[in-house]
Amino acid sequence: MQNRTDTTRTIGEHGIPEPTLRRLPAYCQVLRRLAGRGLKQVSCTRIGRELGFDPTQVRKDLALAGAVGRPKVGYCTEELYRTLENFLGWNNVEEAVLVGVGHLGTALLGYTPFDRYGVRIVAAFDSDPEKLGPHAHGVQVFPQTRLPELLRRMKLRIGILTVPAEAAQSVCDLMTANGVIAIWNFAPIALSVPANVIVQNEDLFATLGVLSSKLAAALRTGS
Amino acid sequence: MQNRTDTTRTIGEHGIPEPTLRRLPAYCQVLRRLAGRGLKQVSCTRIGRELGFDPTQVRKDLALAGAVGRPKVGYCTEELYRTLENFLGWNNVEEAVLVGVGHLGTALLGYTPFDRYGVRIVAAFDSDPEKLGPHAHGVQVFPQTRLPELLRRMKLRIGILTVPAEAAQSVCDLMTANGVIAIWNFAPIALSVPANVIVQNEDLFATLGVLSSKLAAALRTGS
DNA sequence: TAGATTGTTAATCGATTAACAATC
DNA sequence: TAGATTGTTAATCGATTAACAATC
Repeated sequence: MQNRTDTTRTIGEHGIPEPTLRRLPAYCQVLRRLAGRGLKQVSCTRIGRELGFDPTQVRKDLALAGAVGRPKVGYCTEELYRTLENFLGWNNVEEAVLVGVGHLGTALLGYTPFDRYGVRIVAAFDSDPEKLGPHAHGVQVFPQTRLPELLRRMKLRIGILTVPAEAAQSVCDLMTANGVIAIWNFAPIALSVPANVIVQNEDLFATLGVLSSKLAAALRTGS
Repeated sequence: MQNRTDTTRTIGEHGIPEPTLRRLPAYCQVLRRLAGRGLKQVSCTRIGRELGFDPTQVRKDLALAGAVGRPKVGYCTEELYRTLENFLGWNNVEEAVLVGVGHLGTALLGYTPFDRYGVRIVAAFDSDPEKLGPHAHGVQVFPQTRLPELLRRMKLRIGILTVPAEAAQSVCDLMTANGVIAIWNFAPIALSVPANVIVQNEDLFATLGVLSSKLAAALRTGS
């Protein structure tokens, strides 16, 4: 576990360390790029160089995801890509709802290439009547009261939470009570969920925090 | 170091572990929320409960950021918030450029509350003539050829890189050659930069990777 | 064959967690 | 005073890195 709560020890526990899981998407992107350039075979050294990772780490990560290579030759680029994509579940797109059409929610709704990453947002919800109606890319924003009904009817299993921290737990409860089993949570708060529900917290400003604290430190000492 | 390259060992090395730096923004958000509710004093236990962190970890993180509390009493909420904000450099807003107005760049441009996090995007650049002109929130999109000139004139020190991986290194070089000393890189590629430049790589889909791989695993075994 | 690479086990490193004295 | 909390040192845990045999 990287940080935040993980009430989710039971399910999804294939024993693979979370840092590894977090690196897999980067490998996918590199592989897609290299495959596009016509590279048939690829080594861990090469992948590592592209991303600045240690080659041994790359090899271990790939092994954990079930990839098999051949000594001296490396991995078949295409096959490796498909193995990872399949492992991530990105080969078939899951439909998702987004709740909370504020700044962040709007940004996410505007970001179309999600379906490359296994997710398609098919409906959005907000408690503010001003926000209702058709939104970017044809996604409709519904009143939040209709959330349970639509979740059930469309059998949606992924929920994206972009509401303020105060509202997060209650919306989360509504989601899990109506069939959602995976929540991508952007609220800076620990959600409590039933044991079989997967919660991933997104620390949107974590990286920005590192960048700006380093910059602040550099400015203090340096110039 | 969490992952990716870090050619930046020299500067910004105040010895504070990166995981700690990544958690500071979450503390800020919680503190703002609690202060808003009128809470004058706050303990590590309380902060930890909100975020699902271990109290000892919270205490250690706060100490590293220079916060001082009082036994039995805890920390003064307001003071603690200001200490962290100051440590992160979020009390004075740095102006920044964004290069690459694609899906992601657009989403970031549309996200106004950045100035709360120490950054204000004041200009954007793209190599595609179609993208030029006024953009969301009054930010102008300039042709990429004007990047060096504007960087120098406005003395900008933060660059946000949202171009495709292939273009990332050359744009990065252009930035560092014209005064940028901190780069927030969204391209899945290792940038090489002069020793005094800070690079932070954002793995936008890392969390989504964890979520979907866990979901895929759950669906395989479960239902 | 020689060199490069995989796969895997062992060693190192660092972060998290536990323990506990000091304090209000 | 008793209980809660900070601050800090020690123990644990886990991830990264190094080493090396096996392989093509």
